[in-house]
Amino acid sequence: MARKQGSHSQTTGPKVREAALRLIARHGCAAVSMRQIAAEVGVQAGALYNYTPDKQSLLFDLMQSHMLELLEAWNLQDHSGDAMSRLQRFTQFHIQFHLTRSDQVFVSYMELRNLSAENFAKIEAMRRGYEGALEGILQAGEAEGVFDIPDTRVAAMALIAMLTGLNNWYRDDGRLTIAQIEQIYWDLVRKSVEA
Amino acid sequence: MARKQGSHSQTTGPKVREAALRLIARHGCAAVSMRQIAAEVGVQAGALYNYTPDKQSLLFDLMQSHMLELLEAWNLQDHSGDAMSRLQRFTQFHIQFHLTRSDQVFVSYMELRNLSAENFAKIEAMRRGYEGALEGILQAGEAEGVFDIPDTRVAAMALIAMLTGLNNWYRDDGRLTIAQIEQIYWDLVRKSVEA
DNA sequence: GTTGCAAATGAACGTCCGTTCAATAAACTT
DNA sequence: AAGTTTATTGAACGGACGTTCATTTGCAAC
Repeated sequence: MARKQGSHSQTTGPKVREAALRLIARHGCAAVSMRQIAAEVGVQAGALYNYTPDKQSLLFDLMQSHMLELLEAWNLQDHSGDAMSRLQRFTQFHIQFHLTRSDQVFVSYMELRNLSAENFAKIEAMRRGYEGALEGILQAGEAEGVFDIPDTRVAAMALIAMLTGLNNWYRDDGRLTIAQIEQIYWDLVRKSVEA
Repeated sequence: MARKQGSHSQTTGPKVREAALRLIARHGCAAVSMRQIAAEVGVQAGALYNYTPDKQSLLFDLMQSHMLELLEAWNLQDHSGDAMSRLQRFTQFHIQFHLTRSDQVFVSYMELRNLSAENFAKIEAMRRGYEGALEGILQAGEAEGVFDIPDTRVAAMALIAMLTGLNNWYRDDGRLTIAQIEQIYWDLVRKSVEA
């Protein structure tokens, strides 16, 4: 009736975040109770408070982790070469990163309104950093003369929305492979900015 | 302590839906209580049940109304002419319709997961109808030879995501007018599908 | 001016919520 | 093997939830 066999914070901690992520992605933060998360992990609700000070912090940690992962993964990419090939790599990177993290993406977009003002500002700053990376590529292409874009900021927002929207309809058992979809999206992206 | 002066179902009913829409768009369905909605209307919680059988039905009604309005408004548009001008009108229509209904759009996209299976199916069917309208234009353009699109279904989903994404960043007091934004988006849309 | 209908009240129902905490058992250290 | 630390239980807290309903009041028609 107390500590269970094989229990360790290093295994329970990740399980808590995984369960919270899955449940919040499915039903929304407000619709998921701490008791439901605990049940998914296999503990009582009180045990969750060894891993998070409260529910809001748990949500913010999930979103912040996702954004940090995104920025770090992007920084590890190859940023050399001309604007056209950089744009192609961005497109491919964005699709692959987001399609393999559908729960994180869902939570990070849907639960923004449940964050406190300061936590919201932190997430938004990271998101603007990522958007800025794409805008930088678009500006470079303008300078090279290979792109013709009336407004690089708007174009960056539009392209990211287009790419991320893929998460809303892609299904593993669908008609097309990820590679095929990547090719189709790259065609759309390339043509939309090409001079 | 009972019926209030000037109370009529024809005024209270719409106020209930407006308050529910605004609050659900801001905080999410699960995060908004019937008591909060009632307070916004200026009645007690019990009075809401003169206007909806339960909370779930209220949410579904809001979403269904939005989709019906969308399909009806689209049907009233001019559908004549060549594919290129039809696509331009679709782009303009979509932006104007969605930008002027940000709360409805927000709720209709964010609260899908809170619908029962059958209600979800109804909304999805309407959404597919709208997506099909765009895909029809793209197919027509292919037939005319003015568009070059590897997959019209994917392109339709991608373009709608791009256009609807505008709702996530547009602000009335922003740098650009709606007309300017329409022009930028139309450039992106046109170029992305042009032969 | 009475009657009948419409609209809202406010209290109540049982249930679930996030969170706290003393007690307790497992794991680790020596 | 004893002692310390770590992880969990289970009960409890006050409060909020969606929903129901007998009651009361305002309105409209005769």
